[in-house]
Amino acid sequence: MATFIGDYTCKVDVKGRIILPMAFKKQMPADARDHFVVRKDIFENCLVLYSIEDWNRQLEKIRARINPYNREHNKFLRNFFKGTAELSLDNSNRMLIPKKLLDLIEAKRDVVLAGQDGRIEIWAADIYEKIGMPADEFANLAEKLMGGAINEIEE
Amino acid sequence: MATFIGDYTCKVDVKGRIILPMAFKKQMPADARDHFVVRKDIFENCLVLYSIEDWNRQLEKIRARINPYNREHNKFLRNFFKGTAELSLDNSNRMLIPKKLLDLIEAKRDVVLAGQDGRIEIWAADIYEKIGMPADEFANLAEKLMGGAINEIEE
DNA sequence: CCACTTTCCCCCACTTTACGCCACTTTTTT
DNA sequence: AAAAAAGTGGCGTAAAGTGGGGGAAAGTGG
Repeated sequence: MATFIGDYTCKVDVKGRIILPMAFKKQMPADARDHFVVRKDIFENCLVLYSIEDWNRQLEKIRARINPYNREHNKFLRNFFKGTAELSLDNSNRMLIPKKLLDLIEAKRDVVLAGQDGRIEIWAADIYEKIGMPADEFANLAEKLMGGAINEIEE
Repeated sequence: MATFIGDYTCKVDVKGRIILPMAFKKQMPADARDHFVVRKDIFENCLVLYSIEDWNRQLEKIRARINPYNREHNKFLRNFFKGTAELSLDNSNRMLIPKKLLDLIEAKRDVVLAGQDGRIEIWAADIYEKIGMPADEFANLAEKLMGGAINEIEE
């Protein structure tokens, strides 16, 4: 499984294509470097780009917990898939992002592709500059989620 | 099994035919690309298009839980099969949707074919634009169904 | 049951649109 | 300075859309 590290400012061209930074491509296994799924993030005003591997992993998790014959689960599934798109890199290493997804995150020209473990977030560049938490708030959250004695973590 | 990703606006022609977007066809195994079952969705005002593979899988699930000699089960079965139709793609990659199913979902000219895991939903385009949950409501539902600490998920 | 009529569906041809390919330029990295 | 990466833009074809014709299927009546 890929791990994406780093954030990169990129341009959206007039046809809605973005070049995938080579650094990200190099962080992927050789046989799975040009196939992605993109969708709107659940919590934030950005897109999430999944490698097809990670997408399939997310899908397995969802299939394990979601029953389409349950009304509420059905609704979750529909909203999860709404506005997804499957992407491939072209020979110039670009991917064509559906205009309606770019519009959803108010991206016009400059975007940031931000690695986040197994996925890449795509932000309008101006919005990305504003998103950080205050340092002390993040420190508290980090301790809450990851703090505790080392044995607790490895259990 | 196919996984359908992406949503596409398509036209219904005067004979009730819809072109299956090539992206969906490419998401299917080569030997099962032109055979579908369509029926009205259980919960929402849309149609569901099953690949024949996925239809058979749903049928197995149903056979495992539904006993036609039980009156209530019998009623479920009759309603589940009511208004189903088997479809094939023609040489122009179109499928003929029964007019009464198009009428059921108030589809006239513009429809959306929305991939959702193993199935494709067909919506009147104007209705599809209105179905999304507000972002925070969907975030809450996602957290409710898929959230929790990491150990809960992996259990 | 069969012949005839009507309807509808599949095939095919043509047009329009959009997307992938490719070449070239500029910028960044080595 | 050279190589690699990012950016730009035009062309050709795949895909989507449109529409008509002929024959298969459905319907009707004797």
